[in-house]
This record gives sequence, structure tokens and C-alpha cells, in this order.
Amino acid sequence: MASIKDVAAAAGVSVATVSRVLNGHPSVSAEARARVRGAVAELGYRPNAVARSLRTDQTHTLGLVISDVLNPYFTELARAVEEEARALGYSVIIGNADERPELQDHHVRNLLDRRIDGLLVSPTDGGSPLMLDAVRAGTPMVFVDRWIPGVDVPVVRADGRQAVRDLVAHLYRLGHRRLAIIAGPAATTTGSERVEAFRAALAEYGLLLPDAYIGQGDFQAESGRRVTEGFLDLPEPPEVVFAADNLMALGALDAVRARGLRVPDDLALAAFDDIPWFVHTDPPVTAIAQPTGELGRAAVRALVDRIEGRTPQSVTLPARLVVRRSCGEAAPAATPPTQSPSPVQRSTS
Amino acid sequence: MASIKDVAAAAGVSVATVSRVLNGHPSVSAEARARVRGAVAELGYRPNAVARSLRTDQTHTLGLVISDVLNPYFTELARAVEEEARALGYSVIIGNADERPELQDHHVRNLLDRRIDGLLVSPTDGGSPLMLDAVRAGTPMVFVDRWIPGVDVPVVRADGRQAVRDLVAHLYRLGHRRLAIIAGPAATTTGSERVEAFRAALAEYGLLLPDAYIGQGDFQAESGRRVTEGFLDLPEPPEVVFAADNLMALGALDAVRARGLRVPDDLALAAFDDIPWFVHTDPPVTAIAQPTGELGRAAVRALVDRIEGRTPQSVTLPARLVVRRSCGEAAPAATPPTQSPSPVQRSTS
DNA sequence: AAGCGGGATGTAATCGATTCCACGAGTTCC
DNA sequence: GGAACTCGTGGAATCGATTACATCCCGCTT
Repeated sequence: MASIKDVAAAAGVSVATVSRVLNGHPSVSAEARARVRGAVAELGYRPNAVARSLRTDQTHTLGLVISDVLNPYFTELARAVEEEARALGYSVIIGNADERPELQDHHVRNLLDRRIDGLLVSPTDGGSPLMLDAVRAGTPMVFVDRWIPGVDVPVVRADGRQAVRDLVAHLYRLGHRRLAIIAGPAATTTGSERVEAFRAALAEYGLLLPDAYIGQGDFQAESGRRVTEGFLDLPEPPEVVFAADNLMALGALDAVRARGLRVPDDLALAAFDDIPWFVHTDPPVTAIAQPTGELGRAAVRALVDRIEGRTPQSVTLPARLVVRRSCGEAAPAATPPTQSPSPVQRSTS
Repeated sequence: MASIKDVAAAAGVSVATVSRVLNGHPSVSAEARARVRGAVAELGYRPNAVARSLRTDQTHTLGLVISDVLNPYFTELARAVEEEARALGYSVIIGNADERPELQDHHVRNLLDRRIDGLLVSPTDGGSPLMLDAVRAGTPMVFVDRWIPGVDVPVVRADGRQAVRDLVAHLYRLGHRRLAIIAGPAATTTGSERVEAFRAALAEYGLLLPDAYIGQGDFQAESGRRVTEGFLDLPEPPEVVFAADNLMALGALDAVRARGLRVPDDLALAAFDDIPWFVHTDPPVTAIAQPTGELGRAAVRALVDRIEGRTPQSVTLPARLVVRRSCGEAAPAATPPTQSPSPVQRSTS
């Protein structure tokens, strides 16, 4: 592969001049510039990004460590991140932690070794020493979706509290009183926060969230199935389960169906994270939608601000409730069969 | 950040010795080895992958350019690729082409600039000069899922012909005679092949595939919707639509539902690519499942073989039909409600 | 005792870029 | 006319690793 030396030789100039042409440095004669351009085209020369990075100590690359690529929420996030990064002149390397802390560490280490300019993380746990060291060492970092308390890193996330309150209002109105939740890992902020928001919303209606109605999941479909089976085996099963993410909701659907029961008649279902498929499941699933794309873009902007010496801002955006049919019909009104009439907000996807 | 020089200084040896310890070179005394190890630990030293790559001309990185991250098929593929690569000591950089040739070129160029060791591509089109040049220049490359005819690059893919034949047999048995297809872009192999396989299978039953029953899609949901609407507006609409990928099937579902019609009564539906959600849609969707994980792993093995000087093999694995309820019930037998009795193969997911 | 072999180590070249500094030629200004 | 500048250019140092080659030392053979 042609190097800058070959170009210099072909153009009859020094490598310094070639470099100047390539980087748009003003102090090059029009004639030299033309000769270099010609040589570049002729040789099909492309600068070696590895060499350039070594010299400049910049890779123009962002690392993104997400918890699970198979989760549509995270792929949508990843897509938005990549788009915004590209627009700002950065590439993105994605690491999939698969909800496993040791895999997360593997990717963080790998990305750090590659000297990425900054790191976007949605932590699967309370934070390994590795990540904390990186922060302390000054690696530009931003948390997306989940974060680690007590660490001085900007956080870009959605606040679901109001939406959870709307959800509980919706459920209460439909007559449900025994409400259960499939929680995410307590080590994640999204895991514990969603339970607390749910509990607080229930309290407003004088309802309690007994321990038996808190199932411990891990954000994967299988755990949703397992927890739901546990709920159904209870002497007094809940009337509703609220899954803290879309994959556990999928597992819950599996479990209900495997018993020959039906949603919402035998058990109502709601989920955190809205995805396109929820419109077409049987029944369509009521969900809390995050502004995923906006979150991804805001996170990139914050990280790039930090990298380029500006002051990054934490960002919190509201999530919103999207009512469908998985919790029961509010009123048998004359609406299209896809959507349910909603006092709160109507599904539009 | 500490460099090899700092380690050398701290350990009281030369950088050459440090390098030898790091790379497991035998000719280092136990004592020097221990001192270097100590210095490495104390300084928290990590080798700079950028510098190492420049010198060795190896990045231990694979590029993966996929057509669409939002398509669950490709995320599953990406996940398998990353896993296998990691097991073999490589990292993966994913580029999302979003079915747009110019974006694909952007990512190929970017990956090449980064001097990745090899490239895994699922081309969105017939192949840009850039990609063809890269092949000619000797960049190790393997095509996954889709490929470019006439280019000497190993291909790892699924053969859906038998499964399509099984699907048509299934449809014929259910009494359907007017079958339509939502095709992918003709520039992609999967786009044209699936149409041909479908046409050939129809021919075995003496059925024709008229032009009006071939809708031109682009593997995105929106095109599935548009094409399906076109089908429904025909004087003689088809009884079945076969979507060439899962996203177009989602669009087709949208279109049918928007008209207040029902699957399979008003229009039956089948899709290429099976995904977990198809079990829970209303109705569950009959699909052709590819051995996605196996494809991803085989592709990585082929690419790494090529990179490490062995001879890579093309691989073709069979796809299989998974019958659910979206084409109608074969026979009202006493089976669980989730699954339909199938003469061919039963859904197990 | 001289010579040889081999293990441990260091010196320095190298990968492909960027960039500081020096130099020569041409301008401008007094 | 000469000092001071500007502009275009090239030489060479540098980033952080790897590795060929040279050197030194120790022990063994003949």
C-alpha cells in the first residue's frame, strides 16, 4: 500500500509538503498542491490512520459499550450514536457487554488500548475498578441510559417517573389493584429506579408493592419468563405485570402463552421501552417510550464537547406512556382496532 | 499515559527487554521478567495498540459492514461474528450501511484507512469500485449473507431454495393459488435469488408469478407497507404475500391492519428471516429461518483463515421453514394455541 | 587455555504520519 | 540599498512499539 513517501517521490516534493497538502495547510504553492493531488489520485493513496493517530494522539473514534445488542432499544441507541458521531467527524466502535460485567471490562480495556478519544457507556453494573480508573485518569466519558452514582461523569438519560405515574393511573382506572414488577438487576440504575418509581406511583393510590410482587430479572427474555411463572404460581397472583424492559416483556408473553392464558384477560402486561414490534404483538403492548434517538445524539454531543475542550452537559429527557391493549380496554369506543382509546396518549407508531 | 519507556526506566532495563517480556519471548532472565512485571503493575501500563499496529502492520481487528443494524437478523449476525472473533483473538468494528451504497462505501473506506486485517461484508449493491479495488489489492475479504457475483471472494450464506419450496407446498396445500412476493433490491443477491426461488417453486405447481405480483421493496418496513397497499389495490389481489425479509413483513402487517383487514383471513403472510418476535405477533408469522449464528461464526472462521494464510472455504447452509399461523391453519388439530401443526417442521422458539 | 556456542541484554532502525525549525528567494518599507 | 518579513519548502525529530544485529558473559569441549 502506497505511503506518504511514495506520494512525495511521485510528486517530486518532500513528505512535509504532501502532509501539508493533505491537511489543508495554507502555505503550499498552487503548483505543488496540484502535483501532490495528481500523485495521490494516481497512486490511489489513502493516509494511514494508524500512523496518523500515533503521531497526533487522536483517533477520532468513540467507544460505545452497550449492555445488549440483541435488545432493540440498544440497537436504536447505537444507530443514533453512530449517525451523530459521523456527522461530527468521528467513528464509533461498539462493544457488546451482554449484561456481563466481565465482558464489559473486556471491551473497555480493549477500547482504551486502542486509544479511543472518548467512551460512551451504559454500565451493566456498579462500575469496575477499570472504569473508575479510566475516569480518574481523565478519559472523556459519558454515561447513557444507565449510570454509576457518585462518579463525576455526565449522564444522558430518560426520566420515566411521570410516565410510570401515568401508567399506574391508567392501570388503576382499569380496575387493577394487584400490580407486580419484573425488575432489572439492582446493580443498574435503571434496574432500581424503575422499581422505585413504580412503588412511589402505587403509593399515590394507597397501593403497596409487596416483595412477592417484585421479581428479580436481568433484562433478558428468559428471566421475564421465569419471574412471570413465579407470579402465576402465587396463591394470589398479580393482575398486572410491568416488565422493566422489552425483552423481559417478551419472556412474560411467552410464559403467559405457555400456560394457555391470555393477555390482558388473565394477566395484564406493560413494559418499559417501546419498540416497533409492540404494535403487532398479540395483544399490542402498552409501553413507556424513551426518546431513544435523541438520547443517543445528546450523548454524543456531550462526549464530543468534553473531548474538544468544551463543558459537557448532563441531559435528562422525559419518557412517555404509549397506551395499547395489553392492560385491557379503557372503554369500548369506536376506534380503529389497532389502537386503543387512551386518556393519556395515543399510540402513533 | 505510561509508555514502554517509562516501564523500562522503572524496571531498570531497556525497552527491548520490556517488549520481550510483554510478548512472551523466551530469552529473558527470570529476574528481569519479574522486575518488568512489577513495573507494569505499578504503573498500570497497557501497551499502545496504535503503535503496535503501526510497527507490526496488524490490527487484530475485523471490519463488518452490514446492511442494517435495526434489522434483528443482522444484529444477531453481528453478535455471532463478534463472539467468534473474540474467541480467535480479534475485535470487530461494525459499520452500518443502512441499505445505502454511499454509506457502505464510507464505512469500507474508513475501515480500510484503519488498516483492519480483514473485511466481512454483506453488500447492499453490486459492488462499488472501492470494494472491488480492495479485493484486487489483496485485502482479505469474505461475503456474508449477500455477495457480489463474479468476484473471487469466499461466500458464507444460507440456501433458502428448499425452504421456499416447502413454503410453497405449505401454501398450496392450504388452498392458496395467487401468491405474491415483496422482493428486495434487485442489486442484492438475496433480493433477486429469493424471487427466483419463489418463481421456480411456484412453477412446480404449475403456478405463474405475474409481474403485478412482484413488488419492489428495499428491505425496509416502509417499502413493505407501500407494496402491500399496491397489492390490495389490484383488481385481483393476491391471497398470500411473501416478504423477502422480516422488516418488510412488519410493513405488510401494518398495511393490512391499517385497512382493517386480517391475517391470514384476508391476506396470508410469510417472511424470509425468522426472529423471536414472530412468535408473538398477531398472528404468529410463518417464516424461513436462517442459521444466523452459524453463518456469522463460519464467516469469521473463513476470514481468519484467509488472514492467517490458510485457504478459506465458502460455506452454504440450509435454511428451514418454520410454520406458524399467518398463512392459515392446516388442520384444526388439538395442539397448543401458540403453534400450528406442521407437515414440515414445527416452530420451537 | 583457547575457542566456541548460546543465553541475556542493549542499541538503533523502522513503521507512516505530523510538525518544528532552518533556509533561500522574493517583497516591502524606510 | 539593506533590514525585516513573508512564503514555500525540505530536513529531521517524534509518537510507542517491534526486532535485527551486536555485544558481553559464562560454561563446556578439545
